[in-house]
Amino acid sequence: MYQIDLSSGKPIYSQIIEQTESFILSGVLNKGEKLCSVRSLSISISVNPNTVARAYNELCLKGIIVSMAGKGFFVSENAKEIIMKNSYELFDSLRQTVKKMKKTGIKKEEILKEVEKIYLRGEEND
Amino acid sequence: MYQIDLSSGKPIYSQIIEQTESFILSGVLNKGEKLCSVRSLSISISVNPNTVARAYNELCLKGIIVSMAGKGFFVSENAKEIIMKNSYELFDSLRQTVKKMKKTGIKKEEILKEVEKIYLRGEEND
DNA sequence: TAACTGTACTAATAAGATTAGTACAGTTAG
DNA sequence: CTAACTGTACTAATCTTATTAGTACAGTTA
Repeated sequence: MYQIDLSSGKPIYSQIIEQTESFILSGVLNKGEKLCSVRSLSISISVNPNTVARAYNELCLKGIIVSMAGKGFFVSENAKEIIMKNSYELFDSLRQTVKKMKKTGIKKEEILKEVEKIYLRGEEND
Repeated sequence: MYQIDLSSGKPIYSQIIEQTESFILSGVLNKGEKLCSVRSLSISISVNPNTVARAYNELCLKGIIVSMAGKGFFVSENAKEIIMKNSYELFDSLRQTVKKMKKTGIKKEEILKEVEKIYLRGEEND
């Protein structure tokens, strides 16, 4: 199922995230279905459990999967929608910009204020 | 003049950039005026010449200072405008990205969290 | 020519991100 | 209750990248 490419340059945990999302979008994994357990996946791709856990936790934070104590992780109800909304590029672009701003000495508060402002007002043209 | 704080966590070269820009904005350094030479500044703040050179080169690339062969670096004609514009462009890029994220339904809190994360890294005191 | 200017190049070091080792605590199911 | 599972906490090793230093060089000025 999962296919990790060590020589790709991409960190393993993010490969897991990407592939999981792709499985969900393509219907290999459907809402409510259980994911491989942290340990079983870690064994099957020869990696430390924490590496898988890191990937699952990020997916969990986004709301794409949910944790059921003692049973494992399951695809959430609106996983597909969340994945489509959370497009990687946007967050990446955000990070790049914010990093630059930090480097330039812009205070965190200035950025937070700007974000708040945008979310306050209704639709607007760019 | 220049005041480097080794324990600030911020790299020396970017402290030099920030302070130079601040000197220009506040009128301590005016258009056409000569900056400290790479070597003299490197000595006065006890740092390698290349560290100062790196800062000056970045400022040069932005067009904030200009190099005159054999004479040194000088504050450019429109240094102030460039400094202000640069920060304008960063904020603009931020706004564009955040607007898109809002449009795709990403929650404000997710963005704030992401910004916080970036500002957490390597910042004990500030 | 002597005293300056910035720069090239490599190596050392520091900082950060990623992964592993290992042990733990909770839940489930027989 | 126990055995077999689940995820997680914590620290350390590792790998990668960013930053700074050492040093020598080439050009310009006066």
